[in-house]
Amino acid sequence: MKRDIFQAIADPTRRAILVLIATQALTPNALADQFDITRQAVSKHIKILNECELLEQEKVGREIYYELKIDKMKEVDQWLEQFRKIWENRFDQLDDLLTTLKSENNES
Amino acid sequence: MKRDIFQAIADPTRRAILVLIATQALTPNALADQFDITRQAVSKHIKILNECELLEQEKVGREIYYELKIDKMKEVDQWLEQFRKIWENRFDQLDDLLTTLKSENNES
DNA sequence: ATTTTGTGAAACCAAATGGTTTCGTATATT
DNA sequence: AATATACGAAACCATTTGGTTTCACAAAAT
Repeated sequence: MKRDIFQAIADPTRRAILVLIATQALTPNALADQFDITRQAVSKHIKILNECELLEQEKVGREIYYELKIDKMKEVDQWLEQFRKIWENRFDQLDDLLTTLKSENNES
Repeated sequence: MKRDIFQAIADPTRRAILVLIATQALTPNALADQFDITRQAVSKHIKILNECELLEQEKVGREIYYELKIDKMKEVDQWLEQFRKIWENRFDQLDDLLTTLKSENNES
């Protein structure tokens, strides 16, 4: 099963996990406390996120702290770039139109 | 089945469709030509994209032209914003560190 | 030394997913 | 009028998904 970051963020629970571990490392148990699913289900989500290279982990005794590899999120940002170009371009065009209308109005 | 834009972009074929119709409206048949799947399969993807309110359609005779509702893509951008804040902040911190090191070097 | 705790992995399951083939129907073409 | 084309929808199917329960094992706590 080859998974990518877009599949990783498709699931709402995984998106929530990513937000939680974006600023602080957390253990699977700590994460499971935040949801209405078993610790094992969270573990499976972690496994998927790990396969997508979205996580860094640090083992402390018998606990494992997972934190977001935030740079990986930039891949989504990069994919969005092509659409951002379009909507920014359209905004500029709208801006131009409004400017034109305004100046035409001033001249009348 | 409640679907959202993150599920919509999880599938690689759907992502390709979104790119294709970002700048020009296309019919299901025209889209199907671009992939190795049946027109009906494309139709199902279109249905999903439509449910996520990602499409505008215009009927011309017996053809239906689909185009991307680009503003909807901003939802992904907005979700990314929280992570962007973090990585920009970390970049600033790195920048500060480098500046500090440089000035310390000049003073020695 | 025994028990408790934190974890990953496996076996299992119902539901969702992404594809196909088949069909009905509206619109163009001949 | 008959045929061809464009489309959506339904029935069907294998695979994937997201969850569960159960298990094995290492590390703490008692």
